[in-house]
Amino acid sequence: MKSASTPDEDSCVDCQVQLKGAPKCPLRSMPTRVEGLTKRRLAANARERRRMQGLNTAFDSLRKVVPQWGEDKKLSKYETLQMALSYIMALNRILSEAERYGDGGDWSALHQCEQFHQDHYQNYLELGSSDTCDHFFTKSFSH
DNA sequence: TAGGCCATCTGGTCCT
DNA sequence: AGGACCAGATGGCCTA
Repeated sequence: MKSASTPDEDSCVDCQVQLKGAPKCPLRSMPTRVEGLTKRRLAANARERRRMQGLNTAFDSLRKVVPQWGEDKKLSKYETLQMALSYIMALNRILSEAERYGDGGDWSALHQCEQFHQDHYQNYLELGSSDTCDHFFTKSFSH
């Protein structure tokens, strides 16, 4: 998102320096010690980039299992975490109540859980998203 | 144009 | 020593 080009496509293949328009890798003209430090820093940058990409992949996976009805709006990271927390708590509540009321096998609540409707999502949006999504779930699962 | 969200860089800290 | 993790800084993109 930061730039149109991905970090990898404009970087030196030898040392992972991001060239940003430079004709050749700047490490070639550095003293050995500085070059060593710079190389380590750049390697750390690359690792950090990979780590954050892994984190984002995990967020994408989480978004897929968390209720999200609006096709157009992607949940932010913060919203995703809030939604996941509330979702887990709501499911937990359903299981607790199922145990409390015996094993009659009435899974309608769970079925209902899987079938959130657009109007519920609309409620969620109207409530102001992340800070209030627990209220949203409380409201949605209150029966 | 301001504010939100994000990717990336960077230096510090902890762990192996 | 080097890798993983974290938080702060910075700057770009997008939307109201």
